[in-house]
Amino acid sequence: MTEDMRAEPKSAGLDGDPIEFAVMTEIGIINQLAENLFQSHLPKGMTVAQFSVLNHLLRLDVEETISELASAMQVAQPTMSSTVRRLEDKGLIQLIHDPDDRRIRRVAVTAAGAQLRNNAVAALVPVAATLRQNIPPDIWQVILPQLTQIRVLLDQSRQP
Amino acid sequence: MTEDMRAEPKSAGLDGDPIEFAVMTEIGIINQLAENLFQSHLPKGMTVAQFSVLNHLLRLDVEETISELASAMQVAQPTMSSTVRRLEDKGLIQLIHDPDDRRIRRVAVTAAGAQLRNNAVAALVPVAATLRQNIPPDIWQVILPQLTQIRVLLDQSRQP
DNA sequence: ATCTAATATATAGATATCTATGTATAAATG
DNA sequence: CATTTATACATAGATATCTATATATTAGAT
Repeated sequence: MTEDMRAEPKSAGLDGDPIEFAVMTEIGIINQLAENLFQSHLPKGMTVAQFSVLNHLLRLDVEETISELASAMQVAQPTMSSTVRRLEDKGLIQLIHDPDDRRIRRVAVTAAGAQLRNNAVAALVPVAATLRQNIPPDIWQVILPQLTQIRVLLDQSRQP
Repeated sequence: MTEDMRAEPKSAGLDGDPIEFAVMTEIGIINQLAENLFQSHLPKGMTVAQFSVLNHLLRLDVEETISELASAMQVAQPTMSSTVRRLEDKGLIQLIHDPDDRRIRRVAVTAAGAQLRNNAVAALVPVAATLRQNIPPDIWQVILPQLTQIRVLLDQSRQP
């Protein structure tokens, strides 16, 4: 399954395509490999999407609505509704009705959710270490603002 | 839906996390935005995954097995089986049995598939142009080999 | 030659994702 | 105040993705 180092995929396998496509193809493959790698180090049943929600809320120490979470993660609202429901089913978050606006439910991480996230972060530390050791540190520093620039551009060219 | 320029997501919103995680988060968001953007310019019913298969086979002018395609796209074999089946349902590819090994079926693009792919490429050209115009060209040249380096590392640290 | 191991693909079940649409509530407008 | 518009969320239906497993076929090993 890893023995397919044939002729082309040396640079994402899109030699004849515009370089922008090649970058996007490479990003797509990295995203898949990284998600699989991260997932394999997360607790049983916990997905990257679910972990990201817990991590976001706990890191910023906030409670947010489903729509706010969807915007923060750049996913559609029904996608976040689904992820939040699964977290709720496991008792990792609670949905708190807003007393002033009954349309709104805010996502609050439970103690169980906080503990599980902390365990997950600890399990991911060696993964980050491996990445850090095998890629020159400058690369990470240089590539992040470039990616941010591309992300902002893509975000702007969305149709609202 | 785009008006969420609050405090944090200036650099993928992972300030407290290792920079490797921040890069991966940014890549995840770019991947989603790019897939949505590309998809919105593809013919009705055609997905990025399906287009990628057609494009791969036609660009290299080859026929490949499902497993070979899965390796090339870095997805699991059942994933590729599913994508190939949908392309077959639309008459865009044909599955050709190998006369010497009856386990194998090779994916061959039909004339309809080739035409549809060419139309899709044409529709994507202005998308690439927009990206090229809004990001300094050096960035694309610089970022691609860096991404490749990361992708190769991630590919190596897969558990087979 | 038979029995076992490896390979190619398919099937099942789960989550994430999208678009399109429905429902309830709140705000704005006349 | 009644009607309309906007907002927050849920539901439905579709594709992509994974892991785990089953089936069929080929290759290898006694």
